[in-house]
Amino acid sequence: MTPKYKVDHTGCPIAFAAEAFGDKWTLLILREVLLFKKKHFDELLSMREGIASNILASRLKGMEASGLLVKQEDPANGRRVIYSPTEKALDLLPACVELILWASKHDPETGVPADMLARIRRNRAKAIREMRAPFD
Amino acid sequence: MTPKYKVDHTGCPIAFAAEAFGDKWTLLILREVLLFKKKHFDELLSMREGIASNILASRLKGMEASGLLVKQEDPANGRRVIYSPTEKALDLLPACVELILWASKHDPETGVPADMLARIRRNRAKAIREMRAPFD
DNA sequence: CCTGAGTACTTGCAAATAGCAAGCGATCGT
DNA sequence: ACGATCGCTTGCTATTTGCAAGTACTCAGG
Repeated sequence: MTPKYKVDHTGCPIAFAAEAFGDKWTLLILREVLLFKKKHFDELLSMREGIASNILASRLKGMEASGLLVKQEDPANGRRVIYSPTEKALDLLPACVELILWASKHDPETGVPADMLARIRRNRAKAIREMRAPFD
Repeated sequence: MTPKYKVDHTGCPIAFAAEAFGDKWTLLILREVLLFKKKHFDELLSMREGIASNILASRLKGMEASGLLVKQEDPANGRRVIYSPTEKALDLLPACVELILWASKHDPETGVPADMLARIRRNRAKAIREMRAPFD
């Protein structure tokens, strides 16, 4: 079931963001999809943080409803479902990049690879384009 | 009380972000503090989205614990408390700016003022510096 | 076909969290 | 010294989360 306690957004961009992914699981699913190119339910289910299958199903439903993901049947295998990020989700990559920079500065146990940081810092726009390329 | 269902982050920048503010209320409090310069409990309590006082108190406690806010007594008025953003919180401004750009593109009822968008697009770094200036 | 395994979910229930309304305690202004 | 202000806390119910198990389809092999 889709959560009932929601924010009434009315124009504010941060409230709009909070409504779309102001929830730890939604954010982590976005990470899996955008950054690790996960496409299937079972791949998402086995993310390191350990999401429960009912929560995953409810979040995927919400993300589909809010236009972050599209769901399609795998033409090569009728049991599989493919979840892919929409333009709306892909357009979050710049914000993700800022979060990566932020975390690499403030997380004492950051695991962001040095070469990734260097690549982002050398040319941020290019790094974002390269992260996005596999989806186009 | 601070929530018990947490993410085990272990190095991932997005999980680190989810742990710090992967919660709609925390994100909205950050907005009030960073973007609207709110400093007091009652100001935060009256945000448009209608947060309950116990939830606000628990989130403020969590944000203090995670180093996003510092709490100090108002020297001019002993009943008042001043919450101010730390460096860690201020360093989220670039990500906020990206979210503003994202929402202005994808929210059909966006209320982001056109001149703010123009200012950001003209010179993003300068806009961020200006947003940050009042806190330095 | 039949069967077993793969994949994407659902369901039922207990535990945790959110939201609401009310109250409490320490200042402060008068 | 008294009421108002401000920042919470408490008690209670509603909602959500997490867990373990189960269901429903599909495919591949014999």
